[in-house]
Amino acid sequence: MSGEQGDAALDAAPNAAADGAGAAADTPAPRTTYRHGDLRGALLAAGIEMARRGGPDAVVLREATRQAGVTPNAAYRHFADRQALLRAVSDAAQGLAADAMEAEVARAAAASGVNTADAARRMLRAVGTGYLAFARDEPGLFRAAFSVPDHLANSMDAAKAGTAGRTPFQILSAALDAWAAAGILPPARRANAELYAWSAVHGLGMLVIDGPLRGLSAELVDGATVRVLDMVERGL
Amino acid sequence: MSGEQGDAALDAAPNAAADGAGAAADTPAPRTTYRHGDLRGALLAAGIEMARRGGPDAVVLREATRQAGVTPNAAYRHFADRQALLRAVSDAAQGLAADAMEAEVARAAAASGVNTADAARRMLRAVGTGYLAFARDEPGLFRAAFSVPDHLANSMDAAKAGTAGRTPFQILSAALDAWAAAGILPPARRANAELYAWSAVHGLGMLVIDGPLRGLSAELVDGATVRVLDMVERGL
DNA sequence: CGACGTAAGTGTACGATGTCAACAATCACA
DNA sequence: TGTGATTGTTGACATCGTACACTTACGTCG
Repeated sequence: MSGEQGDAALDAAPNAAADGAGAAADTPAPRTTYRHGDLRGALLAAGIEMARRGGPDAVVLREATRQAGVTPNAAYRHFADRQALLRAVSDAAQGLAADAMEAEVARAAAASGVNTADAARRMLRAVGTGYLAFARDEPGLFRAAFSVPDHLANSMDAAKAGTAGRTPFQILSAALDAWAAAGILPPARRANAELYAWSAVHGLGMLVIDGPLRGLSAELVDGATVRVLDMVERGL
Repeated sequence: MSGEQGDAALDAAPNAAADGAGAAADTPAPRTTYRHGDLRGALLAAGIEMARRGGPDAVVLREATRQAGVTPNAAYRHFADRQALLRAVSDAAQGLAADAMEAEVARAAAASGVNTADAARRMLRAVGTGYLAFARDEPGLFRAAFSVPDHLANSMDAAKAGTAGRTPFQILSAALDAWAAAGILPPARRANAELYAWSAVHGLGMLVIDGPLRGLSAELVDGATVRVLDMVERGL
């Protein structure tokens, strides 16, 4: 596949002074001021966009600076190297995953019944469902989110948090705490349960988006999602 | 870290036998004949070696040709492009994963008791254990194995088979068939069970080698492996 | 047995990328 | 007002993937 996308993209659109934090944009926008205003943010935004379509490998430093309307080397004032940019993109992607999960959890909570055990189960399923929904809706970002070597110790880093302030790991942890509180997860099994539940769901996500399970019909994937969640629920 | 498996498939260009210092892959080894003898094989071997340390991104076409002692463009007589080389490396890596799994399965079979249900369970655990052992021993190859988009339909492609002739998917399938035969997996749940078991184990592998679970102590990973397998066993 | 078609390698070249070193424009504060 | 620290810019490499054109020598066949 020689998919060259538009290489052009340098033209006008005099977008005046650097407006703040916004998420802006892929317009090259020749800037008038010497300072960019928020180069770091712009590079990150460009990086996220590139990761969204094309995954981690598509995150190219020079292109990011191009989109930001800046010289390639300007990036080095804000990121040590491409890897650092990618790490930032990865963190942001995890934040977006967290948002997807929170959304699903919120929906589940709304439909919650009185039984705390059922509610806990529903919440955990929602966590998994949200995670996988994100993987399917944003495969590029999902892959980017986990393409950078990381450590468990950073799993609660604020940079990985969604708008609600929780990281994916923390969301999952909370759901498992609810299980424990509801008495449906024996204390002996609570330790590190995050890892096991996470593994199952993460694995399905990976297999579905670039692995051998890719290209399966949506129904099949839906079914697999349910079955994997069943497995977790029974097996935790 | 178990040592290098036989890196068999490599060296042995029928001609190269000229100078001393044997068939190491990284010696430029000035070839005397115009024809290389087995360029494709040499490139593949070099690619595998590069993937072994460094994962898929470390597979660079030019370097492979360098190690094979040919011009960069010579590679294009055997691979359409870098992606094609990577795909070949990926297939080979899956074959090596299959070998690791077969080894574990064989060990489990040796210790097999009379009870077929227990034997079946042991076999499935062995499959998972072997898969994860490969991920841990050869993280680069493991990542390379699944870095190339693929489809379920190819999961039984002979190119992905180990020396025993079975692909990882086929090994897993056989173990699940044994479950069904032993009556410990209700027929209604047999369909696509590969996907669910695979997901759990694959996810753990990914999380452990480049994901957030990386750097955990060996004991912790061992423990997680057992727990994930428990989960699968209970939850399938 | 010698000519020859053709597969397998070579040479050269182009555009792109990540990154370094030196330099210039601007802001921030004394 | 001036002076130092930030932030971008210029220019230059080394490396990569790959296209086009050419050359070499192996295998086949008249």
